[in-house]
Amino acid sequence: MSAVARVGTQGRAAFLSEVSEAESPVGSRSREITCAKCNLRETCLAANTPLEDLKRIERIVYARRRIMRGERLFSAGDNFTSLYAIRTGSFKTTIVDCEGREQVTGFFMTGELLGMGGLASGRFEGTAIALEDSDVCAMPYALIEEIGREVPSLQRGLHLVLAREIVRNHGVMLLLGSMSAQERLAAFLVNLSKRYLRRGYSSSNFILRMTRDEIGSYLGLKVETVSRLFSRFHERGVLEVRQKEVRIVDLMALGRVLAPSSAGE
Amino acid sequence: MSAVARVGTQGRAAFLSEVSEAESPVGSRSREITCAKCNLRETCLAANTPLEDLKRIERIVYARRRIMRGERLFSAGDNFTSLYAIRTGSFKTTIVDCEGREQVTGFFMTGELLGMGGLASGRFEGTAIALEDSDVCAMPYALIEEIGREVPSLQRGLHLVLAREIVRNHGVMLLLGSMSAQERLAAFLVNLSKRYLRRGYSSSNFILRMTRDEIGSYLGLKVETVSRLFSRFHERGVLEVRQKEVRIVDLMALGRVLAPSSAGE
DNA sequence: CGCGAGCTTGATGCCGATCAATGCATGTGG
DNA sequence: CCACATGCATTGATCGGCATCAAGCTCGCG
Repeated sequence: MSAVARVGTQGRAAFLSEVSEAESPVGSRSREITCAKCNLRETCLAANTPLEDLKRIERIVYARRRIMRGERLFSAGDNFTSLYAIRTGSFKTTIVDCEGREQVTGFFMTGELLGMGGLASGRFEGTAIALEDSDVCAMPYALIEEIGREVPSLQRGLHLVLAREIVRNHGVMLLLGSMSAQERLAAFLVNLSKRYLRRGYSSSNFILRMTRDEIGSYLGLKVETVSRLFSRFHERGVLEVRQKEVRIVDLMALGRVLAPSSAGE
Repeated sequence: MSAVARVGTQGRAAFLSEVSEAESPVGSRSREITCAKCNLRETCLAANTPLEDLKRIERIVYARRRIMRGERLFSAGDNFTSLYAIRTGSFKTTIVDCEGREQVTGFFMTGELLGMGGLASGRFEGTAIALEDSDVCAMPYALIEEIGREVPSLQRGLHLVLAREIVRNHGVMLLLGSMSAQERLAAFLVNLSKRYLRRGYSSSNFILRMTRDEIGSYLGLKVETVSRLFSRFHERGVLEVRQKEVRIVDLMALGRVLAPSSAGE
């Protein structure tokens, strides 16, 4: 609630518009939001599923869950039973290695899927934590598997989603392995920008749901470095930052940061 | 279906003829190496498939290909039609970003699968290059999908393989994002060691199929750093290195390097 | 109004990159 | 068989980017 409220004060129009109808009493009558009506269908498992098959798919999504900010959707080691689609809100996922090092492996927003790593071993490999009050559709894997046999597009949808996660990971590996700190941050912001755009929000004006620390963890940098980079981008007139609110003034310039040739300035 | 056609016309005669001889040590007549007899079944798509279903699965693997060292199995942008299972040999996969930076995203050995990223967009997202003369089974995705509908264990096998790749990627992200250079190299060697062990080879004594440069690219380090680290490990009596030949003298110590507490020495 | 979590900014140091040179294997042609 | 070239690996010297340490600062909240 609090998060939604906060968003509301700062950016109702922008953030809630497309969701507002489907969800107005967010989650109150979850039963009524069918896949057929869901505006996220394109990015979700149901992508490209003909209308006549949607009914069968809806059997999968029988459970909705509301996760409050800071709470966990699942934890590393939990039994894997379902994938989760984000209907509203956003999450981070983290993993810890044997030495206790923790790292953010991704930030996820509306329409994106969580929990795919759990498929590998039957237990979740990481932890998903809500960055704001969020709701998700739980989709039991057993049902996806079963219904997927009858509905090929669902099958493909799952493959697509898994493969996209792999491609995304490779992008992050590239980022972590061969980009400088400022290139990483620029890439991160450009990526966020694109994802907001695709969802119909402003691509230049958005709110960072995560802390600087979390951004740093994701990008393999320390908080101080992230903070300094924000300042530097600001000085250069590329960005305006006020707390969590970001305004990309010069998207082209931000993109250019990614080119190694810009090292000179 | 275009996939099937292409593989068929281009492939059958050419591929199989050269394979048959080359394979003599493993299984003299390539035709005869069925999934049922394949010693890689456990790690492959066919994992956990009951014997009576194996025949159907074998329809998938009708094309074998031999790739000579340095040659490409597929290139970024190529049309995706098949996944590839490595029967013998090893590969590296690389991606390049828009600025031309190239990075190794993985090293793959016997029994492991390649090309999964291509599922996301219908085109391969990266390039796979043989590190030694290798052969692979080509498995057309269209067939996997079709037969998967009848054979649940195949379906699961695919999901498993995709999910494992995701988990592996997360591990690499952790490595790149929060480990020191020497921790990365140690982790890399320990990982190789385990994989050789699982395949029945010596876990302490093996040959690096890749150059220092490629290791560096994978680990986000420069050649010089990799080389220096090898030397350092050698000085400490943890490793013996002669060119590409590695002998892990003290696996425990190598594991301990991974613990941040060892920073002191 | 004061506390604390999260953010910013500065000073300093270290790890790994970079630059540069040498060594060492493999291969090729005379 | 040697001379030479080429690709890969090692080692040293130096440099720079980011981490680290250390204060302040801002804002939301009790």
